[in-house]
Amino acid sequence: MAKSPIHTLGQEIGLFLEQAMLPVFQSVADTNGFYLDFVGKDRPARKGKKVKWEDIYGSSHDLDFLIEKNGSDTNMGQPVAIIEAAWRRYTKHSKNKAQEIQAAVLPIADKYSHLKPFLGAVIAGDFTAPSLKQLNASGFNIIYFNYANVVKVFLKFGVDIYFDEDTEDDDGWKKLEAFRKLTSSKKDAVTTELLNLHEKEINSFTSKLKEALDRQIKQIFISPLFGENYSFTDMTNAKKFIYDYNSEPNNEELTFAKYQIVIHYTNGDKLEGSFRSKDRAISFLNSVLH
DNA sequence: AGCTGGTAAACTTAACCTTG
DNA sequence: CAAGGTTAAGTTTACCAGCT
Repeated sequence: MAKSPIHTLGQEIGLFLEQAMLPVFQSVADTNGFYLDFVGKDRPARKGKKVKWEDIYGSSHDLDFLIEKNGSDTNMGQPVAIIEAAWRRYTKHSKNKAQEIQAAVLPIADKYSHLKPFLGAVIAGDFTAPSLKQLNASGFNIIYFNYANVVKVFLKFGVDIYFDEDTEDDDGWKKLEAFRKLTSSKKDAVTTELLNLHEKEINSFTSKLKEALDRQIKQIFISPLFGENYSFTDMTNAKKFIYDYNSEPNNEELTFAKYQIVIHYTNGDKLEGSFRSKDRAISFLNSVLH
């Protein structure tokens, strides 16, 4: 495939939006006493420019924004918020991207489930409702800059970035050139305008982020469970056991099974775990941020 | 310092599937 | 059956690690 100006333009718009969001997340991290890491940042604590984290299956993924507790330029902290940014020009690619984000972020969140990290996605371009819903339903908070608004704001500052599948390369090169010629002060103006246009969305996103960063433990439930384990090889007998089981308290001597622990946070987050030994239960409680 | 191979992200293209 | 959404496969770019 020959070099496509439209392809490049899409990438650069994506990059621009990422940079537009940076100060927003930086100020939330700063005011709440957390450390923000992002792609491109020079940080001695890790190698290179990428924010690379390993997931629960041992695969690694590059992330866009990551907020850490106890992190610094020289020390890696604990991941408490993961935020991805993505641009897609056409709805037909949006489902795909939503799934990519899930596939990268959720397994990392699983690895750090004891921290219950905040999940966010800054989505821009054309996304279908099912794509957004899918992200939402799997725990992501979303900011969505739709294509029309992005085009509108750039146009207001003299650059027409509109393109589609019929845009000729000649035309595309001109658009790319015009986009690249934007002075940094004009870029700042575009950013401000775009953020204003989506002010409500951004405010509700950042306030949820703040709540998550500031959350306190509200209650810790511990249920020690007693009883035997029963095993079955077929469904019929398994169901029969439940029908026939006497759930009334009885005098039968019961052996200890496990601790069931549920932690409720002030922002509605919930953390659960079950542990067979005292040590495991205690180390779980130690690993939880409080 | 430059080469090479590997991994991942961003994006395009095209075929396939659903729906009105 | 046309339009639009979903899925699969392929290209380009960037970065990194190991080697020379």
